[in-house]
Amino acid sequence: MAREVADRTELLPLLAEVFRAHGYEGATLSLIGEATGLGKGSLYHFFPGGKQQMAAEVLGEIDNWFEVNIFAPLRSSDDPAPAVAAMIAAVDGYFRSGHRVCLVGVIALGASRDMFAVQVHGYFKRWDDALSRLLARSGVNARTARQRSADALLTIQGALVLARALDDPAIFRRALADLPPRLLAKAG
Amino acid sequence: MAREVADRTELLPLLAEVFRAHGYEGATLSLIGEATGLGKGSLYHFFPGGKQQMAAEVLGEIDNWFEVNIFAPLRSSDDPAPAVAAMIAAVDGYFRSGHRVCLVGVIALGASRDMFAVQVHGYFKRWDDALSRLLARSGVNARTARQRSADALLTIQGALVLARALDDPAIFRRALADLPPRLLAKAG
DNA sequence: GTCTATAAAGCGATAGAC
DNA sequence: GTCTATCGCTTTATAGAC
Repeated sequence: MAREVADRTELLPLLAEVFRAHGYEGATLSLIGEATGLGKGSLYHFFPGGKQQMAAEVLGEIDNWFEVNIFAPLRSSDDPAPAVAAMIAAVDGYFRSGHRVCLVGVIALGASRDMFAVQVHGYFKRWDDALSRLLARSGVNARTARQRSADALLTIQGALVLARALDDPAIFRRALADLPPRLLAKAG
Repeated sequence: MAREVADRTELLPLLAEVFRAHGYEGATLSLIGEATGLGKGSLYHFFPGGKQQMAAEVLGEIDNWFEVNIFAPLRSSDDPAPAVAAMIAAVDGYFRSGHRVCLVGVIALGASRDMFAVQVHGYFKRWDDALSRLLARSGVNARTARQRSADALLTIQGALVLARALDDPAIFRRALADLPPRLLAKAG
């Protein structure tokens, strides 16, 4: 019950973990209050829009992290091998090697998808664009580049699902390790 | 509000769609009542254990469908190419070519995972066992067979997530089409 | 900025008439 | 077997003291 945070900068990551663990529907204000050490009064002071605003800002921060740490580096690179390796390393770090789940994926599967459709769509679309264009710049034809990019994104999401379902994070690491050769293959 | 069903045989598929669309937490008895045309009294007559029993029986029926239509055929085949093709066709049909989501995956990602951990684990484990052993029987070494099987399962789950996130079911069909060559490749 | 108290609605579940 | 009414609790959200 002790006060854990001073401002929303420290608040959003705590909210993110609650949404990740319980989904949008399952993340109650009581759980959020426990995780932050804040009462409802304080929470509504920071987020007058309530739970929906909390989730929207959490998604915004996640989007921003990926933009800076993953999408932008992919866009500014012309050498696919190190760029893909850096992406994989960043993804592995972000998802704690399979111990952490993807909130965007969780929301995409749930009933709150419609509420956050724009953010969910944008997250995957910009990732897909950045990755497929990098591959295209390296000489892969556009259609193959698109296909390989979608394969990478869906592999990451599916590995998180399967790792959690079987309670075996190693599945995630193995899936990530498989990606670079598939993305960088000569034929295709 | 009209009565839609006569017994639980017709009831479970309706419940399944509600759980698929809203997740365990989001599937309220009101929604279930609307979908089935039944009042709470009738629902508790069929399922004295309430919502948890409803979800458990839905998972049981899903498990049974996959056991009969996918796992058993994989186990009883010694020719991997047609067996894999049949599995892909069955999966495509079951998930309505990407328009339908996987309830087991939805639950695996949510907070109700712990409640249904045994069913969730068993579903993926028996699929993985049946598929990897088929590949092993065809001459692929055990380790590679395991890896390819996990790749297939995670690709299906990830494709469902990405197809829903981008609102593009074609992603699912393309991902399925990619699987047979990857499962049946000679090298490895 | 944080709290408690509370409103209004919805939740899962139960009781009992028919 | 189905219904309505209702219980007890939790939910999101608000009001107002400090």
